[in-house]
Amino acid sequence: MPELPEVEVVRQGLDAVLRGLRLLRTEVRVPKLRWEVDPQLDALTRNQMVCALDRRSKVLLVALERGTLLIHLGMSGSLRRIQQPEALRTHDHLIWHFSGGLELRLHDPRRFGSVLWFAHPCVGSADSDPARSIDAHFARLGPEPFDPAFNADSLHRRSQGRKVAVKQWLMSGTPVVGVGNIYASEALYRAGIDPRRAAGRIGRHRYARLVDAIREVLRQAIEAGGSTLRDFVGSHGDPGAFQQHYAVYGRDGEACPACGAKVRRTILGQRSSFWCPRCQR
DNA sequence: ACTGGATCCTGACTGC
DNA sequence: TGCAGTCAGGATCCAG
Repeated sequence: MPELPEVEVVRQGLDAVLRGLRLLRTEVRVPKLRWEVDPQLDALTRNQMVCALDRRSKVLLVALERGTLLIHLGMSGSLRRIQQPEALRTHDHLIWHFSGGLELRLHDPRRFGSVLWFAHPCVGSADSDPARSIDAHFARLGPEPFDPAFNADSLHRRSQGRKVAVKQWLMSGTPVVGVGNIYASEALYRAGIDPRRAAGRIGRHRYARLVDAIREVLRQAIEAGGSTLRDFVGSHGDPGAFQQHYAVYGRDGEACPACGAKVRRTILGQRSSFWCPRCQR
C-alpha cells in the first residue's frame, strides 16, 4: 500500500499515540517477512520507552532508548492500533504490547515488509560496526523529496546520460526517495512529462516543474490523510481519501481531466504507468 | 556503470 | 461454482 504519504500519515498518528509509552513485549507470530525477523527481537527491545517516531523514505523509524526499530510495510503491510480486545486476523505477523494496554499489530498478507532492529552503537565497543549502522542501511538512498538537496539542478545533473525511462528512474530511489508507482504517474502527469521519456533527455526547466509536481502531489496526499487502496489502515483506523484525486492512476481509457484525451496505460519496468498522450510529452 | 528481468508472497478480480 | 490467468502500493539481486 504505502508510498511516502501513507507512511508519513501513519508516522504522525503513531507519534501522538506511542511517544512516551513503554514497549513491554513483542510477539513475533510469523518471522518470515522480506527478511527474517531477528529471533532475539523481543529480548533486544523489551521494556524500553518510545522516544520518537521518524521516517526515512518509506521506512518508519521507532526510536527506543537503546536503538531503533525499522518498519517497512512493503506492498501490502498495514499497522493497526488495538485498544479493545480484538481477534487476531490471518497475516497479523507481529504484535507489539505497550504500557497502558495499547497494542500495535503488523498485518501484511504478501510479506514483502520487514522489521529490523538497529541497536545504538556503544562508543568504543566492538558492536559499533559502522557497516551495520542505520546510516549504512540507508546509504544508497537519494534525498527526501522535501529536502532542499532535491532540486532541479541536482536532478538534471544526475540524469545526464541516463537512458532509462524517467518514471523508472524516479522510482529507483536514487534521484529521490518515496515516489512509488502511483505518485510517479501523478507527478509526471502534473509536470507534463511523458513517463517513457529517457531521463537524460529532459531539460533543467522541465525538471524544475517535476520537482514542484512531486512535492505538490505528496503534500496534498499527506494532507488528505494518505491515499489508500484496500488494506491501508492509518493509526486512527481511518482510510485516507486522496485516491479520489488521482488524475490518471488507474484511469486507463478515461478522459484526461485537462484535455479530455483518453488516458493510456503502458508497462514500464513491469509496472503499470498511466499518462495522457496529449498533455505529456 | 547501467539496464532489464526475475523474484519474494497472497488475495482480489475477470473471463470462460 | 470452479478454475486459470492477470494484476497489485516495493525493492533487491543477478546477468549481460
